[in-house]
Amino acid sequence: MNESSENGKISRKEREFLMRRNEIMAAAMRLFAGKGFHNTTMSEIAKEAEFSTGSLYNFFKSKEALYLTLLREEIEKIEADVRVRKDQAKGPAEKLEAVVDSLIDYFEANRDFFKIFSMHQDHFEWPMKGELAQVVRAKYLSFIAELVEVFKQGIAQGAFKAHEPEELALCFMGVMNSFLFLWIETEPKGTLREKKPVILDIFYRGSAKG
Amino acid sequence: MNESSENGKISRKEREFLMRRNEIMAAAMRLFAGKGFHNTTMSEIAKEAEFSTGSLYNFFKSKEALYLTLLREEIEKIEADVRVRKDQAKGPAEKLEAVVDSLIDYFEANRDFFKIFSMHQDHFEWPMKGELAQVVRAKYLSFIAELVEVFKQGIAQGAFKAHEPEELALCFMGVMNSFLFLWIETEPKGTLREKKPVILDIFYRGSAKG
DNA sequence: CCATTCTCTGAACTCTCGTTCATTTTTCAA
DNA sequence: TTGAAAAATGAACGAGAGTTCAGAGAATGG
Repeated sequence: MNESSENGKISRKEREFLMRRNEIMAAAMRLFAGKGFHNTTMSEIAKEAEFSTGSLYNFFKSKEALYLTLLREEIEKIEADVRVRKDQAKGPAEKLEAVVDSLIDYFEANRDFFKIFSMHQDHFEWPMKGELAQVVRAKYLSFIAELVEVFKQGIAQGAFKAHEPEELALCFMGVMNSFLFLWIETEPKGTLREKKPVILDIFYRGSAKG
Repeated sequence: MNESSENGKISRKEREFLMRRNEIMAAAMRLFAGKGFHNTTMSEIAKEAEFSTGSLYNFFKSKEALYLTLLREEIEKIEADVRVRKDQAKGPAEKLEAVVDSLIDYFEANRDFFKIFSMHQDHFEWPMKGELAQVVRAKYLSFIAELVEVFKQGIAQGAFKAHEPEELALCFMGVMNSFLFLWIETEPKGTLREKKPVILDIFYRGSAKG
């Protein structure tokens, strides 16, 4: 009755439901990014999304579910784009560059999500122990795992030094993160994209001169 | 009456007060490191420190104050040691190496604090808007500022590439952090110290081969 | 040994949310 | 137009946690 059984079409009802669901998630993202999970209340989200408190529970069964759904879906978007571009690229260096491109594009379009994203990278206060949290954690780890794979290949093909692939992957995210952080902090001063050469140079060739 | 007026001596009372205060902070550190600020309750801290809930308020005026005091004092310890060793070193590369040494020593002796520390590196917006929070933030920024100074000198003397000193400092912390993170995650597998050459190699010479 | 002061205690208080649900409003097919 | 189903509402509820405080217990000094 709800599902437009079998075929991919969805009814207007369903479309509208998803629209409203997205409104709520967008409002929640703004607030979570600004104040974190614990300092954002459901009624604030409701007000921001122009719904009543109770209505939120027609879309998400709890605050935690709302948060984790948001996180999971957004990571999936990033991951999907990263994977596509990475797989299209040929060599290891090209693949890594594709990852950088993808991340830059995503975060230039979704500033707010960076804060939420990086909160979870560093295990910023870890509120939730439920099943959903595990799913999100798994998602993030699979994202890292793909990076690790790139480095494994890269090492095998002699493009990268023979360090631990995990170490290289984490360091790469560390450098990437540093630039994301600086870019977020210094608001509208320059684009993230123009930092791409610097990011790659530091990560590939290091900081020492000569 | 409390202060041993003027001279540096402190009474036994005061010493005992400080001992108990440290007990509480140590207990709090363990719990905050494990579960974060919001998921650690005052009664848990009290139990861990073998005090009653109410007693904590003889030492700290609030949970927030306890947390921020802990954070501030620990950052000060790190900062002090980093500064001493850095200032003793001659050239920019030696200074940076001294910083690495200092951080490695500190965190090998204080595993727990890493999680708390890294929580605060990227996320300044937090529940707390009080004066203490500002102090902690200032402390952390002054720590970064010293790093930036090292890089400024290093660039001027031709030891580092002419990137933005802030970018180099943040990237350095990013790489350092990645190794700290891996080390913490993989529990007792190897020491942090033995990673020093890798850390420096990646940061100085990058990840690309040849 | 007593009196006073300091310290500890933990139950009670309070306040803040997340969540629920009876009621109202809207939707939409007949 | 109408009435039943779906959606929205927001006041009320309840659980959890930070904080307080009146009384109990130690420590100190005369």
